[in-house]
Amino acid sequence: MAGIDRSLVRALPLFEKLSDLEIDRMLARATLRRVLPGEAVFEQGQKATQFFLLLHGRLKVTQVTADGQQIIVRMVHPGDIFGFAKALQREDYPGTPTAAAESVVICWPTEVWGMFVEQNPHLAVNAMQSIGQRLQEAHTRIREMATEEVERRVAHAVLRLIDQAGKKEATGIRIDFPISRQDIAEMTGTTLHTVSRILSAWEAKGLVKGGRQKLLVRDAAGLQILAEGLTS
Amino acid sequence: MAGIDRSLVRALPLFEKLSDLEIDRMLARATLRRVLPGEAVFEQGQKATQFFLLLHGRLKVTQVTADGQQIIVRMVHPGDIFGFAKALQREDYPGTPTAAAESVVICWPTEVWGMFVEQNPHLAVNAMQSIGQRLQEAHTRIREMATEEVERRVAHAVLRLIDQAGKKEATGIRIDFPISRQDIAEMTGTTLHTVSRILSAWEAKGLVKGGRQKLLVRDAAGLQILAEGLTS
DNA sequence: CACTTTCGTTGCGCCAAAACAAAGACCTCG
DNA sequence: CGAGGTCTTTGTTTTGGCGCAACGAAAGTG
Repeated sequence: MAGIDRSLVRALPLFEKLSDLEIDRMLARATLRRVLPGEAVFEQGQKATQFFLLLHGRLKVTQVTADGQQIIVRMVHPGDIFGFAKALQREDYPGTPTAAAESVVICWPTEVWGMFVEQNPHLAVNAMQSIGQRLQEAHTRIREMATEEVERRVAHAVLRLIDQAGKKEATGIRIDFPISRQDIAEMTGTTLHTVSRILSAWEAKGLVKGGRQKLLVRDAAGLQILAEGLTS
Repeated sequence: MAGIDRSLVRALPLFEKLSDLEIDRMLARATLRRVLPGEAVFEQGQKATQFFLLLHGRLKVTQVTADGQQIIVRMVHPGDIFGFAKALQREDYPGTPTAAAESVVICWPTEVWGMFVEQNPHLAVNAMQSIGQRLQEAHTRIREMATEEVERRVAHAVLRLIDQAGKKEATGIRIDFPISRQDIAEMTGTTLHTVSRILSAWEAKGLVKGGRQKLLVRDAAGLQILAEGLTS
């Protein structure tokens, strides 16, 4: 293994306040892995032997319920850590991260985490902030699911997507990876039928432009108004 | 201030692997505060100047949406840290923790957290595990809200309550603090009317015994079956 | 290029649960 | 102990959005 170049990760929040030397020491224990679209990095329920950092690409983390229903727990964006079962006090992975686009991940054995933290408390602080951020997001989603109707939830989900993975184009903002109606449904706790209806209605109003596995937001401000529920 | 006795906190997970000396040093910066039922420790939106540890009692953390709806984000049990905005990368408190029963909390100024962590990485690790646990719970709730119908959600919520705050009695397990139908509704994303109907139905089946601000679970196993959705 | 598979759209009936409404139970406090 | 508040129960009406179903369109496959 030729080693991973420090410049790839230097700027990530996780490595903030770490010295070059310390980063190199971590990277020395890491391996790189390429993940093809549709491929899973690991499977829900497997013993957690590694934790990961997404370098490039996009993953969706799904959970399957006992009765076979699937939901998307979160999206993983470049720079995020995932599969971090250690922090969750778990032995097994709680979900399955599947590549939505071709991705590259860094892998560490779980055992090295304790060692890294002993050597540098900043790492623990940075990781905690990342997890804290996710907790925040989770609470936001809980609040939305508890109080909002489907259309507003979908609006929020789409806004979040263009925020985290939006790419400006001539006619609007495109979601930068393949995403289906089914995916949006699994993110918002509804059915693909309902999502399809909603997106069709939005397209008729000129808010978005749909397509197979594609979504272009023409009028983010308009969506925002819908999300706030000011239309009544 | 006479100082807080170490024995009160020695056994808590947050202080695991810390020496007596280190705990004393932390307690030296802390103050105690008593919170009466109905009183809030702080208010949503306030600048986060302190973080807290619940020593005794029970708190419910609520968030209010822009349009005035309220939801219960989580319950705080003895030994839990809360108001930990630092970890969430926030300046203000995201929710309001209100005492459900008379409570005692330990308060620290937010600034001291960084100092404590520098001195002992274990503290960061312990705190991260606490937050990780909460993230787990949040994901569980999201999955429930997305896939389950109201009755199962309520069953799950009640089971979680007797797990975290259950007290064995002759005829069953009692929830150890005053809790209203409204509270349960706000925990499960429904209305108090629906919760009332569900509990009445359960009472008719002998699963629970209700009362004003009270709930006694007679048959936890029966509830579990409902929660799993095996009845169909 | 036909064949298959996957993904998206749309119409319709139905039901869980919310909204609306009203009355009853229990607690507190002057 | 009576008045007013809070909490709970129960009935009726209304509706959002799910389940079912069928069709259309695009992408992949041999």
